[in-house]
Amino acid sequence: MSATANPELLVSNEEETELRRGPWTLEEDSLLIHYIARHGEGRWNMLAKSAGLKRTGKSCRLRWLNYLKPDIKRGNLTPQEQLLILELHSKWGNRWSKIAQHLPGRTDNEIKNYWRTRVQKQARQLNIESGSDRFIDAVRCFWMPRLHQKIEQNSSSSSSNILNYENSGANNNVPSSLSPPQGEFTDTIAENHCSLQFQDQTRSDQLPFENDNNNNNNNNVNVCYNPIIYGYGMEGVNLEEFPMVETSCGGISNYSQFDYYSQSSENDWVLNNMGDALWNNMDQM
DNA sequence: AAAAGACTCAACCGCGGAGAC
DNA sequence: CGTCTCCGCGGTTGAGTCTTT
Repeated sequence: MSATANPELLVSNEEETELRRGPWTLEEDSLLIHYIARHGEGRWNMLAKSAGLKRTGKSCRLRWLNYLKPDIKRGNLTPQEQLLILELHSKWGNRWSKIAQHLPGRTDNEIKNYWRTRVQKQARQLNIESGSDRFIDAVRCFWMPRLHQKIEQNSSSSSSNILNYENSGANNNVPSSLSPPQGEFTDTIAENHCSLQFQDQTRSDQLPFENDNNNNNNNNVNVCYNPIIYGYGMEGVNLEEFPMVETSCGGISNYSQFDYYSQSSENDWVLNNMGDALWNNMDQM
């Protein structure tokens, strides 16, 4: 392959046919749509030639799957979809196509773009390395509960079903390991506060969340829920740098992460920098 | 109103896996 | 086996659009 001076054209010397690049025209779209309507999709290289498109098979496939396919959803991702992306990404990482399989009508490209432009942007603004333990915990403990709250707000006006999972096409394919318990998030968020199990008991009094095992405290943590039930992995956690704590938010965290919290004079833990920032940024998404 | 900067997202690229020969 | 082709995936780019100054 060799590019010509015209960036929109690619010349194949072997076949001496001009291959178009760049944005698709209406005419090309129409050709592709009508060809697939008659012959079906697949065998993309052959399809491109047979349809009379001066495009690579790859380009045709991409155009069809990401843009022309009839069942593609348009518009912003719903909070339910965003939540599902966060959940599935925490499980599978950058397996965009796999994640997309659980969001009907959404493409891997769209999800990838969402992650890069929205999620990673938040990480940058907070000076957190996206994918780091700290970021993962931030997502778990602040972002996801906020999405749950959004979902709750949205559905409360239209339905008594807090999560409305049955009615959400985006969630019809949620793996059972990721499915939320019915009604779990109708509870006040404070009831789902993080608990900690300290390996270094001598330092537990400095930590912001009360150990929940005794279940007899009233230190309400505003926005943590318990995503262990969602099948979060614990992979990639650095166990060496700090004494580890396990949070009911599904993460094993090191001490440094809790620099983000502060304690009020009434022994009532409140969210500090990270929580507020994420909270505010969430509203922009 | 205009310029600059930030953001979005469609499209391209390179790579690796699968299957045919 | 090795080679070739096709396909699909994830990473990246850049033109167009939007927002801010």
